[in-house]
Amino acid sequence: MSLFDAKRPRYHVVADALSQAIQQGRYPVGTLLPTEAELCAQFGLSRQTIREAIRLLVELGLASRRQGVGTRVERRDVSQTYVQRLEAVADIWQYVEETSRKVLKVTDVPASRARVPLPGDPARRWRMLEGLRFVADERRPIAWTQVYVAPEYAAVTDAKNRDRVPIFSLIEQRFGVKASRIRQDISAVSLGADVAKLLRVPARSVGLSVVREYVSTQGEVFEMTISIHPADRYHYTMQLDLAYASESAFIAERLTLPAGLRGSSSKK
Amino acid sequence: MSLFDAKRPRYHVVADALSQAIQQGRYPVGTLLPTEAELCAQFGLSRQTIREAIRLLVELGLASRRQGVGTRVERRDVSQTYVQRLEAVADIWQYVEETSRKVLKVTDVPASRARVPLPGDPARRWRMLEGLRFVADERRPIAWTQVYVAPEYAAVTDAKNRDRVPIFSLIEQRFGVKASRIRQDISAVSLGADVAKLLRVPARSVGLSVVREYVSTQGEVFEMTISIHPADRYHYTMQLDLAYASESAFIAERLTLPAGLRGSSSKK
DNA sequence: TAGTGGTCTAGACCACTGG
DNA sequence: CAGTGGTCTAGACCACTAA
Repeated sequence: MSLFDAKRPRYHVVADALSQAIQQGRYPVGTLLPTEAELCAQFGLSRQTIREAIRLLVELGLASRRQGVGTRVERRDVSQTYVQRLEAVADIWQYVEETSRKVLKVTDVPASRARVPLPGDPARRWRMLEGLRFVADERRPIAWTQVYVAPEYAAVTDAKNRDRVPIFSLIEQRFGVKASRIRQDISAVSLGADVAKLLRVPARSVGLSVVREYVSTQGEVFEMTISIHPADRYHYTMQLDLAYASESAFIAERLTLPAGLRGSSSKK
Repeated sequence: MSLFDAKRPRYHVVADALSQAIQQGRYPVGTLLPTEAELCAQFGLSRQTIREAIRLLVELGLASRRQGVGTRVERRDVSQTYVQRLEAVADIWQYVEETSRKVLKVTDVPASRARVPLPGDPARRWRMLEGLRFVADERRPIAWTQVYVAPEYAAVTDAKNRDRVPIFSLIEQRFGVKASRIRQDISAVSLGADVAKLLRVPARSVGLSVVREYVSTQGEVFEMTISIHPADRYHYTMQLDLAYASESAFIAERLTLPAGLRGSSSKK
């Protein structure tokens, strides 16, 4: 006559009990769960079993552990999370590799004169590469792009294989600065005469603009890019998969921006 | 005089050794790693320690375990993955809750006459809701939308709170059918006269089109939506985070380094 | 059936945190 | 310093898979 029937692992039962207790407010967010020793006593189970249960809670993002302190309740509900996976190799690189780039211009421009909102001192001069992107066979470009590189890393734009490897990836190779976050802003635009001409479409026709911001682990924006595509030659597709439990470990950090909604309000 | 120095947990050392062996092709993808018992013998460690090491490999996506079979090598390299997280509650709901919807029309239309490419029999009649979306205060709508619901679930469109909760969420509540995948297609469009008028913008002005496809766990598309936004009132922003940013990162990083097993201590 | 990984126990010592 | 979680051992039995 025990809590545990034969079928389910005991640590599942324990994890269930704990998460329900959390859900019901018995262990409010920010407080500590009972210690492992206490839980062992309460449930009459060995420490490893209890630890396995807590591990599940941590994976679900409900709790976190700190040595010497305890197990902290992090949230009350398990939120369902959809994830888009972008494998650096498979997607970004593929894009670069399946297309060719023609660089039209390389200059240094002050942040204030850039086409995208570069952070920091407006007088700071960023290295700017302007170019076009083609897919094989097609004569008309699929994108007009500008890449802005922070001055410290401007040297990478001299690399020989600059056209075949993403710039942010060159920066990582050479300076060890890694993009830990990429922000993307997608909007529809009306093409100006200059860009339209390069893309070989009528002026004021419709285009899709994608602005990317590469943020280092230190929170510093070290590269920004803008791509403008003719509407009829480019769609942006993505797939969001319902996350499974083992990946929910990463839930801890919350998105700062609601990904669905953005009025024309500004970015920082 | 052992493989194990005092500093690192032994299961980290084991995981490191195994992942390097995989990287070097000693255990090709698709083959099985040595059994836990064999690894215990090889490293002279207890089974739990070995299991903890394998757990790391699994978390990194390098291996998978199957009871009764063994531990299979799944990939050779740790791929860096960027993920976008969309918390169903926090983001999609927020979008719905912060905006209000006005339904203009509810009809049943055959797939062939829909504005989006509905799968299956072209004669199948889907429930279609057409409407506008507003943000508080703003008089002009931020979106014109059409929602197509597969006939089996059309009943949910009668729900009272239909305007406050996403349709796909109602379907889950009522029929237990869950969206395991959401595909999105974003493109720039030129607004037709009809939509432009409803959005209160000039005809042929620029808009952003977002088509969403909700796929159930059975792979069936049960809902599709199209939203068209005035270009100046809507941007689509998203944030991609580098996965494995937490504990596993440290193992993942070591994988890229060449052979020498011990030596440098990496700490951030 | 033999062998795999999955679960579980009852110990032990260590590293870290806070008072 | 006492108490926490982190690591580790040497056993044990079970559920599953393939031959």
